[in-house]
Amino acid sequence: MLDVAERLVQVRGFNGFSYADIARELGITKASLHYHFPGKAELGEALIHRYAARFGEALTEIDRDIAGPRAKLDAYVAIYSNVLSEGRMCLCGILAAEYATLPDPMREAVTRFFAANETWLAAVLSEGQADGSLAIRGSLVDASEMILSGLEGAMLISRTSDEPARFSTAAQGLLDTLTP
Amino acid sequence: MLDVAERLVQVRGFNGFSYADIARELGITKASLHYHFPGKAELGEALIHRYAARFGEALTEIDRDIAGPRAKLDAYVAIYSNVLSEGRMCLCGILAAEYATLPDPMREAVTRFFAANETWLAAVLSEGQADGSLAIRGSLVDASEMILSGLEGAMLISRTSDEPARFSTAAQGLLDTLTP
DNA sequence: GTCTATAGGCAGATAGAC
DNA sequence: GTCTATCTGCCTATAGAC
Repeated sequence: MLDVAERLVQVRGFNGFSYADIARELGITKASLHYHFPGKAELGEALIHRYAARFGEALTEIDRDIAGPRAKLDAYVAIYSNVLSEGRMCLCGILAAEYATLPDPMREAVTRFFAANETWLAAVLSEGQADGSLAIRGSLVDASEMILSGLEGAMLISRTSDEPARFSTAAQGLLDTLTP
Repeated sequence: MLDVAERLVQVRGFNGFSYADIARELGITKASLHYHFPGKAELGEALIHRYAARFGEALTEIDRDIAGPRAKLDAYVAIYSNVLSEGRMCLCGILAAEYATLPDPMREAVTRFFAANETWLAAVLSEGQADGSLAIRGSLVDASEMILSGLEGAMLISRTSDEPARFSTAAQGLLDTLTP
C-alpha cells in the first residue's frame, strides 16, 4: 500500500491522487485504507518517513562501501537516476512544490529530509576538500545546497523532456564543476 | 483574474487551487469565471502563454539594456529572485512538478518555455565563451540546462526553508562556477 | 459580464457488519 | 482487516435570467 501511494505521489503529486486511486490498484476499498491511515495527512507523513529512512540507509551504504569523495557523489547521483528512470520525481522534491498545501507535520518532515541530505553532502565535500580531490568555491554548506538544488531541479525539468539522458548530463556537469 | 490565478498556481500548484478560490478573491462567482475560460485547462494554457510572453520580453530587455554575459546572467537570476520574494515558485517550474496530471496543451507550453530559456541562456554563454568572460565546461547546451535546472531547483528547495537568502547564495554559487 | 441555481461527480472520511 | 453503505463537502461545469 505504501509502495503504491509512494509511486502515485512521485508521479502525480500529493494533490494529484486520491484514496480511490490506491484502492483501485490494490483491489480493495477506500474504507480499508482508512483503517491503516486515518487520513491522507498521516499517510503522507508515513511516506516521507519511510522514504527518508531508506534514503538515509542508502547514504550509510555509500559511506561504508565506496571510497573517494567523487565516487561517493557519483553514487549519490545514481540514487536520483534510479528514481527518475521510473518516471518518478524525488518524493520530497515533488512535495516541496506543493509545500504551501501540505499539513505542518509533512512540511517539517520534508525540510528535515533536505537538511539531512545537505549534512551528508557537506561531509563528503569536506573530505574531498581535505584530500584535494575536489575544489569547492565558497562554503561547504553553500556548495551542498547547490548540488542538492541542482539535482532536484534537473529531475524536475527532465521529466518535461523526452530525452532520458538529460538528467545525467546535467548532473555530471554539476559534479564536474567540483573537479580541480 | 489572470493575476489572481497565476499567484494561486505559483504558490499552491495547479492542483492546489479551485475556481472558488479565484472567485472569492475577486468577489465574483465561479460561473462568471467560466464565461472567460470555459475550463481549468484553458485557464492554465492562458496563464502559461502570458507568463512565457512576459518572460520573453524580460529577456529581450536584458539583451537590449545590459552589456556583458555575466551581468546578463545576474539579471536573469534577478528575475527568479523577484518571483521567489513573493513566496512564489516559477509558474512553469511548479507545473513541471505536476506534469503527469496536466492536459496536453499545457504540457507542450511548459516544455516550450524551458526550451526558450535554454536557447537564450546558450546564446549568452556563447557570447561569454567568445569574449573569454565565461569558462564553460562541456557543451553550451549542457551548461544551459545545468543553469536552468539549478535555478528551478534552488527555488523549489528554498521555499521549504525559512532562510530567504538561500536562493541567492545557491544561484550565485552556480554562476560562479562559470568564472574563468 | 455577472448573477442564481443546479447538475453530476469525486474528494476525504465514518459507522457498523462480517 | 476488509467490506457495504453512506455522509458531507467541494470540485468543475452548465443553463438560463438579468
